[in-house]
Amino acid sequence: MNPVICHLDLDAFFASVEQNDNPEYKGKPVIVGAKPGGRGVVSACSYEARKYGIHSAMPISEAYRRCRNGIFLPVRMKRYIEVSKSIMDIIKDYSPVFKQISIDEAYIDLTGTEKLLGAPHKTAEKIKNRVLEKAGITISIGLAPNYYLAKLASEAGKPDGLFTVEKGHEEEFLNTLTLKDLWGVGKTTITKLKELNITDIKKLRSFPEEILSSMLGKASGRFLYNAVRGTDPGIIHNDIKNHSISNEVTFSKDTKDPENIKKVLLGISGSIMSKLIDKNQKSKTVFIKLRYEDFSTFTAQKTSKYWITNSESIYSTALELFNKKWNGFTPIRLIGLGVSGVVSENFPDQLELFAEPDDKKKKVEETITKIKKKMKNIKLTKASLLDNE
DNA sequence: TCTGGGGTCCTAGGACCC
DNA sequence: TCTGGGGTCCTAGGACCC
Repeated sequence: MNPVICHLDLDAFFASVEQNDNPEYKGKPVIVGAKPGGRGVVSACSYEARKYGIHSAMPISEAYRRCRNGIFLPVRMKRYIEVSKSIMDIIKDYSPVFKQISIDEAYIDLTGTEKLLGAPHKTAEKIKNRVLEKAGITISIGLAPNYYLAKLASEAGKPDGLFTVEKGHEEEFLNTLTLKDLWGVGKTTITKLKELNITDIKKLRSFPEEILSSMLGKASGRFLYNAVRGTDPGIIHNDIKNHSISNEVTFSKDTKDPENIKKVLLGISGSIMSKLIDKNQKSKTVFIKLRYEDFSTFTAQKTSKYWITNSESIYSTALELFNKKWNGFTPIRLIGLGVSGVVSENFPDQLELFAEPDDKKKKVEETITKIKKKMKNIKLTKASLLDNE
């Protein structure tokens, strides 16, 4: 039985939701993202906005320069999650093998569903119609013999597309793409490939894996070698090795004020701990991220012998790392803080045989989280976060 | 053009252990 | 004295994706 993988990708998702919720925006350049005038970027934009050369991740200032009459809207993540859920519920109906990749993307495996549902492209059409009816949003679908090609296929058909890569025609399809179209190939890789005189997919295919690996590293070499042959390089893994939870903040103006920075770190410490407790997860590693005015970025991390049990210990480790990294006078653009190596609360560990010193503090955190959950509109926070707010 | 925020995975070097 | 080999953990940085 030939495998049929289906990749589904919602078109210009955030912008489409806005256009659907506000019909007066239909047919107009809608740009969802940071406030024009600020330091943010475009999160998503409608196809009408793309005509101006606007795309996601573009600095919002540049987007504004290109399209003064654009409709600039803030990100309403809660609403997008809501719409996304209702659409994913439709998609799930068509296969027991469902994998959501992000807020606007999912895979289903349609292998062997022909008898029950009809031909895969018929199923895809049904999904497209139902999503349009229920959510007013167009979706692009790619059908292919594997996950990697299905993703490229949905991209090839955008917007409102339905594109199939037949078994046996993998390389033929890939030859119609550019190197940049390959998932996993970015700016740096393009530059490195150029040094080998590789500027298209056919040429890339003519290189042995060893040469690519020596140029790009073992994993990247193997990845590309497989990708250009239409062999799935394995983009979908079921087990995530190193889960992390983090928050970061770009200041509206670069800052040298340690109090300013400490306040942000303290705030993030609390929200990270709440998330850990909420999700019943734990971690031993705290990391910080610093970005200076020239955009140079540094990270530092520390792994403790014990599981983190309270936000104070996240905060004190963050401060320690921050003091180690920062010279005290270079203005800071961004500060980030998080925990990595996150595992489930019941993840076994020998050290747990011993009593951990911070248990009491953890109880306090858990209580705060519970109260927050019950009383959503009550602001409960630490006294030190309240000044100047 | 002047660059968000939340992630994952890879690499390379050093420490440490057997 | 002039030097192993493998495994694992930790750290910092980098590439890429949505």
